[in-house]
Amino acid sequence: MSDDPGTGSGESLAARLREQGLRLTPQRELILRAVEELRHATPDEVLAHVRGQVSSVNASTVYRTLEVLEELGLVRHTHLSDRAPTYHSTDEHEHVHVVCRHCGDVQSYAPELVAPVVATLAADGFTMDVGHLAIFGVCAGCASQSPASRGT
Amino acid sequence: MSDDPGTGSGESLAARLREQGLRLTPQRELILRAVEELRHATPDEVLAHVRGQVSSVNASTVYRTLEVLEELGLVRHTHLSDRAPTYHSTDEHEHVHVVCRHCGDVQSYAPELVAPVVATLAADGFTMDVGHLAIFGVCAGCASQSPASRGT
DNA sequence: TTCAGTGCAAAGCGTTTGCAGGGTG
DNA sequence: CACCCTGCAAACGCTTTGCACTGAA
Repeated sequence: MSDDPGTGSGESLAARLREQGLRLTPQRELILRAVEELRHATPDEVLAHVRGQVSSVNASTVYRTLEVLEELGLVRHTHLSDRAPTYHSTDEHEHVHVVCRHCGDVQSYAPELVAPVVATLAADGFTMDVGHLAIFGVCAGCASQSPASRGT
Repeated sequence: MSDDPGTGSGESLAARLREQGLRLTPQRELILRAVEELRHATPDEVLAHVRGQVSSVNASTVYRTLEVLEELGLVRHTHLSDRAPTYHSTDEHEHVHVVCRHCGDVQSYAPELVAPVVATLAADGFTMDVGHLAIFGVCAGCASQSPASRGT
């Protein structure tokens, strides 16, 4: 994660935006900070987090901004459920998501978990996107218990 | 799974439904057969395939039926794009999906591809759902070319 | 005859888009 | 002062749901 708090991400944000001829706005700063603080957040959760900090931020702004931030490489998204995607900051170390289908618990694993897979696919010329990966299954705690359903 | 073609899935369908106190209908037969024939199909594609075979099958019936068939273990689904999920028959051997983000090409790999991952997670008590896994990245062909975007 | 299953239509959720006004650079 | 960005509202794609009728067992 960031080792320079506060202005850290703000500065890289401004710089990266400028490179592309894009503009720095309060909304963009807030949305980036929200993603960093929430760790794994859906667009809706980002919106909720940002609202109240600045009077009225619109949902479409959140969607458009997350898209921009992802293009800039500042955030990434994965699909941890059937519904909305979740975004996380790239300040964090790249990680693989392991999701329990029963309790919904999400564990992060180091990329080494899938290193053999990366290697095998690389031999076929395929470049695997590790950060986007979501592995589903049933966690230890739920394995013993009764069936239930969460997102997939 | 099945080594008897033709009526095979029909019979197992009837049997499995009966076990649960459910009923066999023409729609359910057709939808199961559509999933088998299309190999990887979205609900919409299943609907299109089924229509014309029987006068008017409704979209909600397709959704409800796919849900039932999945509970019975006759079909499975994965997320090969940001949009609709794709369903496939469990008659096929279990496989892992590897998707190119640029050209959208989908390759199937044997489960052994992720065997090390399964083992590592199993050590943590986590039972991985291999058939649901979708791995994203860039294929050999697209790696050399210019950027573009497909589903994620 | 019973009750699961179906079609239909409306609603729901998450997301995208067109447009006009506003604010950054 | 040009043009990117925003808010607003409508539209959109996919899926779910309520309800009355139909048909499998």
